[in-house]
Amino acid sequence: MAINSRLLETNLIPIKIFNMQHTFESAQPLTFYADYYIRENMIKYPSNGRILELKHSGSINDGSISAIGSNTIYALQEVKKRFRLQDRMNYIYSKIDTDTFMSESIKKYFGMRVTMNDPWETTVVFIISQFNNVKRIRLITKKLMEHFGTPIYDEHNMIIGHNFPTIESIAKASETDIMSCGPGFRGKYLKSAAQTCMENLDLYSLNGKNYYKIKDALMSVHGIGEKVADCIALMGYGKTEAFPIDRWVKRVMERIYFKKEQKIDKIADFANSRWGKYAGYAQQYIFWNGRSIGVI
DNA sequence: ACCCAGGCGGGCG
DNA sequence: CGCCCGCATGGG
Repeated sequence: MAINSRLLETNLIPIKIFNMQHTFESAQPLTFYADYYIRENMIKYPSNGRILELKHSGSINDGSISAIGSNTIYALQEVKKRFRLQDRMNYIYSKIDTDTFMSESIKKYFGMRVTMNDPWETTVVFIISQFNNVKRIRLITKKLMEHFGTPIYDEHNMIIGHNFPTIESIAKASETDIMSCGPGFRGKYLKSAAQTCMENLDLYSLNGKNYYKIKDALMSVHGIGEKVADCIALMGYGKTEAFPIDRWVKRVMERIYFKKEQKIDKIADFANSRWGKYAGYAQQYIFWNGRSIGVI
């Protein structure tokens, strides 16, 4: 309590082992709709009806996040949840640092966190992500927000951004309007997923369920398969045992651990037994490092 | 011009 | 089951 009130007064949230740039850039939901200012080491994004501006200062090992000009109490809980402040990074690193490739990946992207995001927002961005590239996922997501998200105003009544589109707004949108945002063949998945989430599946009732229940429920949605379901389980529900296998992860795993082509199921089993509850963290480092080095 | 991108559903054997 | 194919779109 004493600590909390001090934090509120100073508007500083301590965070150890955190690299904002790697966390932002590594193709997680924030990559697709936030803006990052490298010079200020500041991230800016809409959250729950307001624009949040968060600045990271200090060092990667021992720094702090401050919320600029916004509701401090709200920012405190948002940061705590979004960047998973409950994670003991040294402990997690000790669990996933199993070999030279993992050591190299952790060293290179030290402080990259797995983020915790809204389930619906996570669902949308990862439906868009399929057979797509990071730049275009971002382009499409931003267009959807401008088109379907309600505007956010500053104190002078100027529009300073848009909220993420609600489930309802996508469910009742016309196909033409959705397609004008450039999703291509994923447009039909977006709309039907939104309709399913209105009628048959309450995404928010899945909070607190176990990994398998969440994954099964997600995969019942047309347009969500294994990989996207795992991404949502990991980044939308915080299930760190989820191990999404996309083409990059598959290539790295085959190259580094199997030395030959391998089925997805075998790779998933291997990851589960090797990294267990923190396979999702391992995956994020494998994915991002593998992608950066072009899988050797 | 050609290739690729954080996959998926559908159809076939 | 497992396998293979098409899929919209934009950037390198």
